[in-house]
Amino acid sequence: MARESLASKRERAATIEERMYAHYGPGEASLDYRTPFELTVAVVLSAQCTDAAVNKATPALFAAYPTPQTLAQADPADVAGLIRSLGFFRSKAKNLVALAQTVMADFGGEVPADVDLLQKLPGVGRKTANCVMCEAFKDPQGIAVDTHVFRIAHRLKLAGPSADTPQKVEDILLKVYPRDQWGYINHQWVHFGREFCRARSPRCADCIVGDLCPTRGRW
DNA sequence: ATCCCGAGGG
DNA sequence: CCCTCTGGAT
Repeated sequence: MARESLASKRERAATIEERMYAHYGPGEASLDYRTPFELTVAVVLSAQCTDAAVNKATPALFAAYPTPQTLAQADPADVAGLIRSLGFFRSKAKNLVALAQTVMADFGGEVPADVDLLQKLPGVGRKTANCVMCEAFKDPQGIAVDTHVFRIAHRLKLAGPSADTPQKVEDILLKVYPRDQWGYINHQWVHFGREFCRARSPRCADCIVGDLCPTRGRW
């Protein structure tokens, strides 16, 4: 079987993206998070818990602490009380207060629109920084390739067997997908990976992109 | 039981 | 490289 051309791969990826978008939407950016600060907080909170849980907790959180200034002065225990239904709430609360303090002390009260500076914020690593760049600043800097993205890229054969490291997978995906869709990958694939393309016992039979998947049913 | 939109720390 | 932090969904 001949290797699929980049053009063909791009075409297939575009159809896959249409399905994913229809199913999962564009991500946090579609919600009421008006400022980079709010969106950054929401993305930090999203780790290890559902979007629904985050969306339920954030209104009270932002009512109490609408700005980096106010959050910087908060007691982490009070913040923890507002996000108790989320996972890792104590460490998240501590990180969020420290994050606000860092924003005030080092970045003039504004969340920085820079993928490296963002990672100076407590609780913000590569993945979160990527999401914030995509969703808050509409300036995607890449695709964070975690185990889910890695697995899905290989199953969909968007990245071939020679793409044996996360960096290689990312390089390929950045060529396959247009830049303005990079942010969607981070958001949508995680949900897709949980609902259909699970590590074990994936739901190939009713998968929303099963007809576009070269390895359908092989897992 | 097992997994999840990770990141920090030893 | 390993561990820890956490509730919720399935």
